[in-house]
Amino acid sequence: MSNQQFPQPTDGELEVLRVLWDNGPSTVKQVHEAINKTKPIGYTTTLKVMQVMLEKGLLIRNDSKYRHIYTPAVSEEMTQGQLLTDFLDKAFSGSAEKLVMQLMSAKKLSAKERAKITKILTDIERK
Amino acid sequence: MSNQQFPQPTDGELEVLRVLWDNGPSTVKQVHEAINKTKPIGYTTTLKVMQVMLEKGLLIRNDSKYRHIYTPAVSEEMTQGQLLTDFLDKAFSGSAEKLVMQLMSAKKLSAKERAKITKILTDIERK
DNA sequence: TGACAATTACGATTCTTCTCGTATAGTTTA
DNA sequence: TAAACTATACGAGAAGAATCGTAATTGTCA
Repeated sequence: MSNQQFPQPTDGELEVLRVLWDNGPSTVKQVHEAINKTKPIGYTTTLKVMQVMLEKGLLIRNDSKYRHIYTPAVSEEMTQGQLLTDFLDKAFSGSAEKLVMQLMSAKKLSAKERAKITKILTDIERK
Repeated sequence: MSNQQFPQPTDGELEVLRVLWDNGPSTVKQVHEAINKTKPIGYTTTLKVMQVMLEKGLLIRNDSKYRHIYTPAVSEEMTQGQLLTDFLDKAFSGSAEKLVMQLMSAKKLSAKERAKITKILTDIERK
């Protein structure tokens, strides 16, 4: 529940984390196959990214010598929170209001999603 | 109100755009001074970034040979929308709900900001 | 156990961004 | 107008990310 003395993941690293968060601890092969469904990428590319992530401390792996099982060392929520704070600052000068406005506008959100989010917020207010 | 055949700005480029959006068309010197208030950076660094942005089509400048005046070629809203869509996808697998939850949680938002945003949303719903 | 397959380690390349130094060109003024 | 100043152009290095090829290691099974 608490961590984050970790470097922020790059886009490529985030894709790996996504797979591990969604599917649970996995081998390189499994991660690679998952990512490969979306975009063509070499096996050793995925492997390399994961090895670098291991060095950075973003991933943990078991101590076998073959078919390592990798696990995220960072939680999805913490990571997203970190990324969001950073993004909010960079892209919206820290104005959450503007961000939400932008999010609700255009076709980015369906009426259904919009309603759902509004409900979440009013619920929070009523807490 | 419409554009965006443009590449997404990098972090450094976004800082330049921020200044131009906030202060209006400016010279390199003016942009540099604005950015320099926040972080130390060489003059020619700012110049170079702006020259690259010109090539990319992110900026426009007048045709004088000296003291060029630069203007953003992209609107703040369009750019933010683009960045947000991209970020939402990368960091939250496209789930706006999760993003909003994350935004409201923790200390990222004050009660005041939260209330303000909630109001915006309920207003939209009532439209 | 020896060949073949699967997996990992490693190094190299390319790309992009950020950074700046230096040279050139335009402007101002003494 | 020549010196001093201001601004631009250009090239290049450093750092990090993404990509992959190849060699080495480990496992499998006939």
